[in-house]
Amino acid sequence: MDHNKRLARMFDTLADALEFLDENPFKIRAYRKVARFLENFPEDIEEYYKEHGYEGLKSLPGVGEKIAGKIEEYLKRGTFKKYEEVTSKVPEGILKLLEIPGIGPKTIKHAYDELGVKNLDDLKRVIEDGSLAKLKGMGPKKVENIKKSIELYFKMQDRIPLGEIYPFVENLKKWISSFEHVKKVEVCGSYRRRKETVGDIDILCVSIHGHEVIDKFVHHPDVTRILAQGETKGSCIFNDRIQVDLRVVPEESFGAALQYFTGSKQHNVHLRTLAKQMGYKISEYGVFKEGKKVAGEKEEDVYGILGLDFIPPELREDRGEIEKAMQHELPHLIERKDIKGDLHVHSKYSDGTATLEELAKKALEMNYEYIAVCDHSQSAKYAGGLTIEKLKEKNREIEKINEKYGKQILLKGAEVDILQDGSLDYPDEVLRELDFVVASVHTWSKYEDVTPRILKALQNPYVHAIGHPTGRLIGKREPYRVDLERVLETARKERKFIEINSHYERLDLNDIWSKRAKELGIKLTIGTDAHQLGQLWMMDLGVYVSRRGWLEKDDVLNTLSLNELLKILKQRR
DNA sequence: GCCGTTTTCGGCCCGACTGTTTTCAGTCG
Repeated sequence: MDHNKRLARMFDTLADALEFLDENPFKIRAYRKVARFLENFPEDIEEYYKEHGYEGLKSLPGVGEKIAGKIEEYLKRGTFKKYEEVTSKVPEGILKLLEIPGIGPKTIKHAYDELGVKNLDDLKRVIEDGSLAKLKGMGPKKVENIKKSIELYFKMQDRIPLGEIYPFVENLKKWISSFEHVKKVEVCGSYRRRKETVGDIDILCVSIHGHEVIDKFVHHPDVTRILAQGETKGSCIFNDRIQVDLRVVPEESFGAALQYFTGSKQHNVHLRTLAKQMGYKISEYGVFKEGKKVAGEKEEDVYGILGLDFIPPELREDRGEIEKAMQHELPHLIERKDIKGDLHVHSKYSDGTATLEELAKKALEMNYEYIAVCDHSQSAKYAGGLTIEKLKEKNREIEKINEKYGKQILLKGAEVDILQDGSLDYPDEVLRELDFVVASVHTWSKYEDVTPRILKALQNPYVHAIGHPTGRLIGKREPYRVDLERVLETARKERKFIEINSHYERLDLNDIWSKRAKELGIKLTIGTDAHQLGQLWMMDLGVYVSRRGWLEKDDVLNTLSLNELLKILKQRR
């Protein structure tokens, strides 16, 4: 874990502990705010501190004298006094309990003071022996809910990758749209913002028969637990796995509700604060001035009335989008229809399942101008990597297919391994014959810093791009050790491209680093890393990452037509 | 603890649902 993440965790834990100790909630919020900021900060905080010092820290949003001091102290001695002081006052097990949604600090404090509950086992014990239910303000139902919250927490610990939940959500949306009394349906929340993982699903619909709609919703056959059921909101767990909330609103406030429930939370807090300064009040029912409703039916108007341009959902993370919308300087985000082809697809030659012929056909079906078939190289034994002979055979087949279709629909490519010493898995004279070369690290040891390997690969004249630059698998595998800032710096100098691998488990680069790459003037490629025809749709996910990374059409290589692409690929050698 | 074309002090987003409280506290998003 890097410094930014570790510090963010520490501030979060500090906030949890202070909540338990019943401290000033605004102070707690200040710590949470800086934790969120650190998570999203693309620079290494240590590097930043070395360059800009204490004053630099203080200039960061949400960082004042005290927090700057704490960060400085952490960088010098690996921890800070306030953190040690406060967390030592709270039993270890309590901090764990605070992480469970559905049980808040007040309840835990109560159980701690009255029953001596210090950890999960204690809590389970007082639930079973009935002593928790006897406390003031508690009752059988509350205790039952706490019990279920604990069970659920361990079942649903992980957020679900967006690409994994996509089909389920789209089907659910269709089902709700089919209800008799439902007019509009839109999925909100992190799903609409296309975050790489979703924790739960928020759906919004228009109806004047809230009770019936919610009742039907919570009785979906896949619902395994109902958390709440009212006139305007229903909340349930599907398949013991994912929480889905459905909210019913009247048509005249649909836009305001859509804005509100899309989030993110930080974006909305920022927006509401701004509105308040201008004399407006925003709620999920509309925008109000002096008690009179002035907007609400259309989402655009919520922004418009404050003088802001419409902010696409993918940008709503409070990373400067509100300021840009105010200055009418939002980027014109890339769209799915701008994509002219896929630059990272595997075929049957290595570990994919599709034949070249099938890929060519599918490309035409998808209105692509090209697909770069990038199979693994010879060292990648586990993935059926191609020997030089086999690669040449494959290249000949591609030529034949292209001839048959009368256009260069398939590009000769390779995903060439970056070996232990940073050399490549094919000699230059082989790479030279290829239209598109993406170089990737596939094997590394836990403690190895792979940065030198990647920097060396970037210096090879025949490499076009670096594939899945961090090697992470969402929720499954941490990234390898790599200094991305140096990788990007070198890529810029060598005029190379960096891949946004849009396989649903990878999304690598992620949104934050894609934005950073753009700032450095680097073009990105989007490749699905599809191993089957049925995975080529994941291009959608790559476009979502790009949009979240503020990318415009010109920032992405595969928005170019075939001729433009081939020209630039040759130039960059 | 942060922050300021209203403010260096006094604010800090707003509302729904649940359960046990007969008027509201806790939790969530």
